[in-house]
Amino acid sequence: MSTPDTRAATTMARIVGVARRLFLAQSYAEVTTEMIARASDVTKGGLYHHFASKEALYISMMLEHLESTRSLFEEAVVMEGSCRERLGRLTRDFLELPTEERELMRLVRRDINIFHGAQRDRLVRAYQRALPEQIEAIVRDGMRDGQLEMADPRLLSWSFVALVEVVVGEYAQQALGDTAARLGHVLELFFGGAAIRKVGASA
Amino acid sequence: MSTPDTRAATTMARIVGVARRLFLAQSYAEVTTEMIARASDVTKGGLYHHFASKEALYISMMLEHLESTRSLFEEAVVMEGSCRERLGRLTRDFLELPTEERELMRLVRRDINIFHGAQRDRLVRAYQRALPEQIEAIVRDGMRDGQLEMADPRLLSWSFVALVEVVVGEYAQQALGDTAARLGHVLELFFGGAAIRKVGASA
DNA sequence: CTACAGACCGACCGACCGGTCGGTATTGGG
DNA sequence: CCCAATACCGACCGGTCGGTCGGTCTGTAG
Repeated sequence: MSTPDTRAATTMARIVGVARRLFLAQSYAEVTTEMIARASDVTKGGLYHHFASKEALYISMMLEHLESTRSLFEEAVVMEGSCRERLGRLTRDFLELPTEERELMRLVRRDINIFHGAQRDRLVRAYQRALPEQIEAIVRDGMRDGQLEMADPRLLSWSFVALVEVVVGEYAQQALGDTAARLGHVLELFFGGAAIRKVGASA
Repeated sequence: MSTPDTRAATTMARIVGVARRLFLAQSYAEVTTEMIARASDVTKGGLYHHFASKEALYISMMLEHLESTRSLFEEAVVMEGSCRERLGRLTRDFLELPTEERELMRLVRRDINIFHGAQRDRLVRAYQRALPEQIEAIVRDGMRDGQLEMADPRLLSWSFVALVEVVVGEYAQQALGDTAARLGHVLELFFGGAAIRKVGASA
């Protein structure tokens, strides 16, 4: 975040970056501290000089990412515009993220159950702050302003996130094309549903 | 499947049942063969007399479940009725499944990436046959019969599955209520979207 | 130059886990 | 009743992995 110049900070950042790449490629259990250390040009001893445990390293890496993501999505929450425009902005930002950053949001949901206690709670809260709570804020505004049907806002937020997740990944990219097309698909489906309209507008 | 009476079959069924419960409660790596054996009133040696490996036991357990689920959902695929009625039937069947059975569908998606090669492929294919392919068949009919907007049927199927997943779990149960309410929520959202209609019908 | 602190090393530990194997108990057919 | 086949046992093995610890290196303040 800051003080990026001391030797320790440089090494830690290098380790965190390597860990991120490895955790994305393999499961938490499959990635060994030895692998992380070797790929970071340190030894296990050196790694454990900077991080208290494998778990602490993972959490540290993920919290950093979640905070930067939260900060990015916040722009869509504070901006002016309709519910659809703001959700579109947030989703576009998400879809245009580098693959690695985007996949980390999957990762946190995949791995969140392997931690327990306080550390797990920190992860859960950071994730909720980064994504679901911000979407929920926009959804609540949409209901208040008569743009969305009244419903449970949290469930609706989760539904939206679920639809976005579908459109990430190879198959959707091949079937739909670029970001704009995938964004359009999500918004059309979420706001308008999949059923045929009486007189459908083109596109 | 059959021949449920020999001693070996009884023991194997007991082990599979215990394994299912444990794998649902903890991750694949956390559940040890020792735990499964102990809870099944056999020793590790006994367990390995019946199953070639931990992986084989897991796969065997999951394939059995996926086949019975596929068979259940098939009823909605072959039945008469509109796309909405048939998806509703399938979803209702799913929501009314015992919790353990329902959660297994989550489990297979959670764990599918920890296997490799041929065994992984068997799991993937069994899962696809059980759920996405059957939903896709109904969705394709809906498009053919002018009940659904033309779109990529596979993506639409995945979207539907994603929406159903949201409505499973404690929070949705508390927010929406019984099965019928959750079913209605999913169908409304999938077919009609979340946006306000010009003149909305009640409920 | 020296001394000290923090960075880093790498051999090692202890626990665990999947899987094995030689042996014993049980069962059912002849 | 006998015997072979099979169910089952449980101690053990090879290997892995997270984590430790005494020691070495290196940069910097005095």
